[in-house]
Amino acid sequence: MMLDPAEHAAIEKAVSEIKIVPARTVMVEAGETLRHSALVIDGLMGRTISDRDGLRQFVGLHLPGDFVDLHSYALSQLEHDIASVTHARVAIVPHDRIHALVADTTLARKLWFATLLDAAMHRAWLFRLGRLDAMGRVAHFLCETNARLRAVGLSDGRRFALDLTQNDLAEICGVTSIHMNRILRQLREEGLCVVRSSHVEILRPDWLAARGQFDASYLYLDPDAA
Amino acid sequence: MMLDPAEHAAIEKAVSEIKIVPARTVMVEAGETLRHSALVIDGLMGRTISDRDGLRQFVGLHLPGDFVDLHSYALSQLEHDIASVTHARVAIVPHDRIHALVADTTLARKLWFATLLDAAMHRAWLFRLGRLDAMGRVAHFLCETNARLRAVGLSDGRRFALDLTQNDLAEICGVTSIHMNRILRQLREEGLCVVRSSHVEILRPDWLAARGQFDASYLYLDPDAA
DNA sequence: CCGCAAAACTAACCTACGGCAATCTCATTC
DNA sequence: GAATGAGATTGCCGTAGGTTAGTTTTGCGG
Repeated sequence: MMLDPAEHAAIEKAVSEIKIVPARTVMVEAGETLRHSALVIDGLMGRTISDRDGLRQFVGLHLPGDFVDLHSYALSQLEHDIASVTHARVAIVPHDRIHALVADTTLARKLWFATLLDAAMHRAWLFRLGRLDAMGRVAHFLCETNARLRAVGLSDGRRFALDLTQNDLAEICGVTSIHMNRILRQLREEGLCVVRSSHVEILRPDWLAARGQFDASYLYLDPDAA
Repeated sequence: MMLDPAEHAAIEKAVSEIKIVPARTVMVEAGETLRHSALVIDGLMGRTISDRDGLRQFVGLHLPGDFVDLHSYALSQLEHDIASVTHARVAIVPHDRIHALVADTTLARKLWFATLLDAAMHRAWLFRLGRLDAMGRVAHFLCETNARLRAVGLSDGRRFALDLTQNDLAEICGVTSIHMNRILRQLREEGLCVVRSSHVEILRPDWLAARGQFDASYLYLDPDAA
C-alpha cells in the first residue's frame, strides 16, 4: 500500500486489540453490524458467500498485511462472511479510529486505494471463473498468490507455504474438491507445479502464467517485484 | 448513492464535457493512463476483460446514473476495458476536479462508498459464476438488473427495456451464446421469464429470485425498493 | 420493397466437470 | 500402538454446457 512510516505508525496506534482466530472459524457473518475492521497479522483469512446448501464461494483471500474488511468502515455491514482459513492473528481497528485517521486526506486516499485494489482483484477472479477452465483457474490462482506472497517476502518466486486444503482451493476456483484433486495431480504429473500438504512449488512459472493467462498488473505491485 | 442536492450540483458542475459513444465501442482500453472518469447519462456501458483469444468476460455493467470508472481517479490506469454496449451518452469528469470535490470529506466518503458498491457487486458476480449453473446465473443477473433499474425508475418490477444481445448476456454469465439461447428458451417455455429483443418481462419474480438465489442486500438500495 | 448484416435460433455431437462411493494416508489423541 | 477423523485419492458414470455448422429471423439503409 506504500504507506510511509508515519502513516504506518498511525494505523498501528489505531489498533485496539490483537485477536486470535482459530482455524476454520467464521469471524464475521454476513449482515452483522460492524464497528471495527481487521488487519491480518499472520495466517490466512477468507471472504466467502454461501449458497442455500451452505456451499461456499471464496470471493477473496487475505494474506498477512492485508486489511480484510476495511470496506466495512463505510458499508457498516457486509454481504459476505469473513472466516479464518488457518489459525490466524488479526489486529482490530475500531471504525471511529479509522474515522480519525481519514481526516488526513492523504491517508484517506491510500485507504481508498486499498479497497480499490480489492476490487481489482475481484475482477481478476471474475475473469478466472468466467473464462478459464479448471486448470487455467488453478494456474491463475497460484500465479496470483505467488506474486502476492512474494511482495510480502513470503515466497521466493517459486516456492511458498500455503495452508489451503484441496477443498479450500476448490471453493476458490469454483470446482468440486474431487475435480481439484484431479487438476493438481495433472499439474504434478506434467511437472509443472507441485501442490502438496500446505506447500507449493512452481516448477515452470512461465508456463503456469501462460496457462492461467495471468498478468500481474492488476495487483499494482512495485515494478521491482519482477 | 444518496447525494444531497448540493452534492449533486457540485458533481454536475465538475463535468467538463458530454461525450457520445456509439454502440459497441471501446472507450477506454486496459492500461491507458486516464485523467478523467465517466458518468453514464443514458445507454449501457460495460467493463470487460478479454482473454488471449479476444473472448470477453464482463466484470460490470453500468446503467444510467452510474459512475463507470470512478476508481480510475485513484488507480489512474485500469486493468480492464470500458466499452459501450448500446449507444450511450456519458458525462466526463476530469480527475483534478474530482480532487477538488473530495476536499469535502463527506462527499469523499460518498464517492468511496460508490466504489465499494461496485466491489460488492463484483462479489455477487463471483458467487454467480462460482456457484450457480447457467440458468441460475441468468436468473440472478435478471433479478439484479431488475432491482437496479427499478431503483432508478427504469423498471416497474416486472418489465424493463434491456438492450443486450444474447451474446452480451453470454459474456456476462460466462457461458456461450448458444447455451444462452437454450437457457432463454427454457425460461420462456416454462413461463418464467421472457427475454426478447431488448425487452425483459419477468413473469414469476419470486421463482426467478429463488432459482438464482438472489438476495438484493448487496445492492444497498433504499429499503422502500421492495 | 429489396438486399444485406447482425442477431436469433437449431441440431448433432463431444468433453469437461459433477456426483457418488469407495479406499487410502496421514496426523492426533488416548 | 490402536482408534479416530480429516483430508487426499481413485474409478465410474451421468450430464451440463461447449463446439461446429448450419438455417431463420429481424432490423436497417437505399
